[in-house]
Amino acid sequence: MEQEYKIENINSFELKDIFECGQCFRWNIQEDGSYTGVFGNNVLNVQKEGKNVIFRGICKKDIKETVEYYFDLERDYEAIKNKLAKIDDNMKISIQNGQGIRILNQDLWETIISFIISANNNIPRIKGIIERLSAKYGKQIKWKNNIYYTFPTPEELKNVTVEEYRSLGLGFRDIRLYETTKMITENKVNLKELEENPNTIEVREKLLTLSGVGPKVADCILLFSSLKRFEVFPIDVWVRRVMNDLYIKEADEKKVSKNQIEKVAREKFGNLAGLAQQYLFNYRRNIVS
DNA sequence: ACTCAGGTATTAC
DNA sequence: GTAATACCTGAG
Repeated sequence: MEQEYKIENINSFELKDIFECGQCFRWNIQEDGSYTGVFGNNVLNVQKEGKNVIFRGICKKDIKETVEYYFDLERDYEAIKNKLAKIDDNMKISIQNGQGIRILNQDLWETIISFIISANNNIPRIKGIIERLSAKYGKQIKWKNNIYYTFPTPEELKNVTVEEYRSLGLGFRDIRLYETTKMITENKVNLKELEENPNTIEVREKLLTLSGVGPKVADCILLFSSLKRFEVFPIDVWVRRVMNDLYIKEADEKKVSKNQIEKVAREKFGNLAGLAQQYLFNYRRNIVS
C-alpha cells in the first residue's frame, strides 16, 4: 500500500552519498534529484528538501519501521564521523566529501548475488544485469503508472539455467550464479544461520565457499548487507589506489600487497575500518569523475 | 582494434 | 602458499 513518511532536521543523510557510494545497485536518480529504488517488496522514492527527508511509495509493512531499518537510522553516524575524523587529515577530508553516507541494511541474498555479478565488471553493466534479472524472475510492483520488479528470491532462481543467465548478459558469471543459487536452495549454505552467527571469521569462511565469492566480494557482503560488519575492509582497485596514495606511497600501486593494505587499515581504523573504507572509496572516486 | 571495469577460479611453479 | 592467466560484455 502507498505510504509516506517524513523526517525533519536529519543529520548524516545525503542521497548522492548513500546511493552512489558503491554499496547498492537498484537506486536511480530522478529528474527532480530524488532517488527511486526497490528493496524487499517495497518501492520507495526518497526526496531531500533542505534538512528534511521524505519517503514515499509502496511499502509492505509500516514505512517508518521499514525505513528506519533499511537506512540504518538508529546508528549515530555523527559520532562515528567524529571518531574517524580525529585519526588524520585524510579521513577528515574524505568525510567532508561524503558526510551523508549511511550503510544500508540490504537483504543478504540480494547482496550476495549482486556482488558476485560485480566481479570484474562496471557499474552501468552491473545495474543493467540486475534489472534484467529482476524483470525476468522477480515479482511486479505497480506504482504511479510504473512497473517495478523485486529482486528474485532463491526459489525464483532455482530452475534458471546457465544459458538463461548468459542470455541476460551475465557473461562468465553465469555459472557462478547458478552454482551459488543451488548451494543456497539446497541449504549447503544456510543464510539464516549466517545472519545469526556473531563470529565474523566463521561467516566469512562460509561465504567464501560460495561460487564466485572471493575475498573482496565476501567483504562487500559482510559490510553492505544486513550482516553489517563494520570491521571488514573490502579491497578493490579504488581502495588499493587511495590507500597507496594516502598512506603507503609505493611508486607502483600494483606492487602493494593486500596484507600490507589490511595491516594499515587495521592499525589506523580498527573496528571502523569498513566505514573508513567507504569514506575513502567515495572520496577517491569523486575526485576522479 | 584495444583497453578497462567493485575479482575469481584454475593452473603452474 | 604465491604468482600468472583466462574470462563475458559493452562502453569509450
